Amino acid sequence: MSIRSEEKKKHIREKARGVFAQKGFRTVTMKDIVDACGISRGGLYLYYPDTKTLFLDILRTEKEEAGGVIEEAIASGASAGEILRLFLEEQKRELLRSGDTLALATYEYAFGEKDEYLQTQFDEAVRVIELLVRGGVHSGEFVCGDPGGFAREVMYLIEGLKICALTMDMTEEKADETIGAILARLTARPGSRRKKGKKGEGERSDE
Amino acid sequence: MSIRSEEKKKHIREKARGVFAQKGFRTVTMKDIVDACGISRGGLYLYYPDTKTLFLDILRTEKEEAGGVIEEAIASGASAGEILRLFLEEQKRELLRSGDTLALATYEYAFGEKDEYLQTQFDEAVRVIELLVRGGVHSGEFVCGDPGGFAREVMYLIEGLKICALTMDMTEEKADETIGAILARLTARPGSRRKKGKKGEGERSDE
Amino acid sequence: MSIRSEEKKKHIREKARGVFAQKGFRTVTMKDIVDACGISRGGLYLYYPDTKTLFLDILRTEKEEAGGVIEEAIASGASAGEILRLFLEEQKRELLRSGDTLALATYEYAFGEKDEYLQTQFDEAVRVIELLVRGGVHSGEFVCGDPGGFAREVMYLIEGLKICALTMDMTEEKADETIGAILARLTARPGSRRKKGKKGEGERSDE
Amino acid sequence: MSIRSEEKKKHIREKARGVFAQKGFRTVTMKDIVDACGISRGGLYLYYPDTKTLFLDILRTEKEEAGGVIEEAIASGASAGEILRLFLEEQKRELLRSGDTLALATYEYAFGEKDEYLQTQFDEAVRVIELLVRGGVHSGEFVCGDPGGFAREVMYLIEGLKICALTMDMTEEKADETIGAILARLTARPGSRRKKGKKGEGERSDE
DNA sequence: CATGAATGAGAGTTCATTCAT
DNA sequence: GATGAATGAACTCTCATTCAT
Repeated sequence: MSIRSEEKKKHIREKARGVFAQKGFRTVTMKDIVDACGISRGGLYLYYPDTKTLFLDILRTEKEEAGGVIEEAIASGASAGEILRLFLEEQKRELLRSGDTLALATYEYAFGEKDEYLQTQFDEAVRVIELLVRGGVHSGEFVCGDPGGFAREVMYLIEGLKICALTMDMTEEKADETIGAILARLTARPGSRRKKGKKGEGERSDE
Repeated sequence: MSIRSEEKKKHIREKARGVFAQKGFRTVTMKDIVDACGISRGGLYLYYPDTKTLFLDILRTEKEEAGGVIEEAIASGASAGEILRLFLEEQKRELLRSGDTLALATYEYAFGEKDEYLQTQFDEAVRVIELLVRGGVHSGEFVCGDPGGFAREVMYLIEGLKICALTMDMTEEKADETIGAILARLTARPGSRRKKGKKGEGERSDE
Repeated sequence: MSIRSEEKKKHIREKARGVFAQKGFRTVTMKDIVDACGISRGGLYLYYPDTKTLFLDILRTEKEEAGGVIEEAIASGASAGEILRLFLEEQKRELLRSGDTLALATYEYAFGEKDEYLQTQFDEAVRVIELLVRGGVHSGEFVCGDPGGFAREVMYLIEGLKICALTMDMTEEKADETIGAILARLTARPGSRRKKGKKGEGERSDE
Repeated sequence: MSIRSEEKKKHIREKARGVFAQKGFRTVTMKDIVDACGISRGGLYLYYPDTKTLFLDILRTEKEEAGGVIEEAIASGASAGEILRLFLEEQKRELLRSGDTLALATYEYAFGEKDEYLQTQFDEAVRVIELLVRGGVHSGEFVCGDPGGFAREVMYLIEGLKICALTMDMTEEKADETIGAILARLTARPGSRRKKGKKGEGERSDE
């Protein structure tokens, strides 16, 4: 695979990304890709044998190119709490942008092909959150008796928010509220009353 | 539409249900249905013009026929807490059965056709949970400052669990743990520290 | 075939006529007829085995029930010239009404099935015209050296007008002018030069 | 659209022409064309999306490739009368060949799709005839008071002959006679009585 | 490498026609 | 007689995939 052809693959991925973001995975045809890329039918097959392979390659690239934010924060010596906040903020931005995301396509893909991609991503995120929470507990920022369970719960919530964003109405307000509640639980002071981020009534005295 | 034909439609729905449960929504063709039902190509069109209409009719029926559990519990005078536990148990059973469920098909359907079905279902469930929580608070079973926000959070968690069950590994253990944590928050005694139980031992020292 | 069933056939013909008038012949399906008649699919087959048979029966009926005008005129002792004028007037009315006529369906039918219906109709009309012209010549109303050829020419013109009315623009003006010219030729005074005049006035004193 | 593919289109048009000539327009399916051309189902769609587009392209080509006769005659300095005779002769040949013509298909097409094709053709022919008649009058070959009306009448006659040729019996004799009568009227000497000639001889000694 | 014409399988859909009730 | 459910053939159209150039 020469350099030229790696550039061509990149071009294909970039154009195809838009198609997947718009149409999801299942209904995307090789013809859609060909049209979007402005290359020949046969040409596409030289690089990608089917939409599945192409899509996975796009996901791989996406992941490689992204992710920097958290790493930077860690490098800059931010506290665990700050980093977790950043992480959740990032997730929120992502899920609110659902029209321009591969989220839908990724779910559709996962529905059809039971491969491990999503699981891996999920587990990795859980691990990161757990580490951050432990860090926060250690530094006194957070209070949490079961960082592992908590981390998984957080990720389930985020998946729930994502799927709701894709299939129902989702507002920034709702997302903020839910994510705020997550953090609130971590910072609840023993013996004190916790409050969920909603204005006014949002009063919870669950301890 | 005679009685005969209503029976036939029922037969079609039942056979088609299996197809949707197995293949999801997008990839199901009229031919798949025809084959599963053992009827003729044209015959199916007498009852359903396309997979979409058929699928929605299956969902409608499913909903009508289900749902009894909660109603019965209410009728039997169970406490709010018992009913909520039952509801969550039901959700758990549902999501663990994911191979035999229309959940995947429903998501696939929702991905393609932005209709309000999922939203309506979601909102209704939120409303039910909220009522149960309020009932529990009133009777002293539960402690919760923001039943509405809490109910939405619960549903996001459940959606998250569902999507994870469909696309990743999901064990009864994980589901139990997460759902247990939900309930634990409602029954946390004021003044005590809540902890989320660890896997395996399922030990919770929160009361 | 009982009386009841003859009535039913009549009902079918009447409803079906509208369908043929609107859609022509080729594209009319048994289903169209069934829908228009409000009878059952199988029921229609008890009376007519296909659209062709039904259509021919409609034509036959139409012809039987129509035609009175000329006969009445003859009976009332009108002159040959008056009757011919009446006949042409009738043809004109017919062709201008083309949306409500079976003309299109009849042509479509004839295109597909080479039966003799149209030919018979045509020949009969030629014969009638020829007789009228001869009558007119005899009575001194008309001047014509070749009534047979003239009659056929008239019918070709009428067929031409009909087909133009069905496939292009046709105005009463154009039809009048052409039909007027036909009559003008019959009444041309010996020794004068005939010229085709402009619209409407029929008679040309063109020099 | 490369040269290769233009040749292919031509090949399709040629084969399809035979199908339309034989079956008319309405009943021709893409499969008929495919079979006649010896290409694949999908292959045809690369060139023509439906029978309508294909048929119109055939008509267009037909028209482009034809028509030379008149132009040549004009170029060769023939008199208006000679050209008109040629034109009518051409029309006659055309209508007598009706088994091998697109006339039927064209009418069927026009019955279904009210586009302007026929009207345009008709108007153009009228215009040509009118010019020729005027030319003949100017040169003393013809006598005609209303070339425009006359030209339209001629075209109605021709349409009538065409439709009769398609749906009834049409012999060269009948066509000759009618067309002869048209010309006879143009050459009638002032002051003489015109008669339409019978039987075959075409030439009328009616003065 | 790249092209795009060509193929053929397969999905959707409509109807003429039959037949048990 | 009358119904209308059921069948299956036929048509339209779209794509994944191949292959000669």
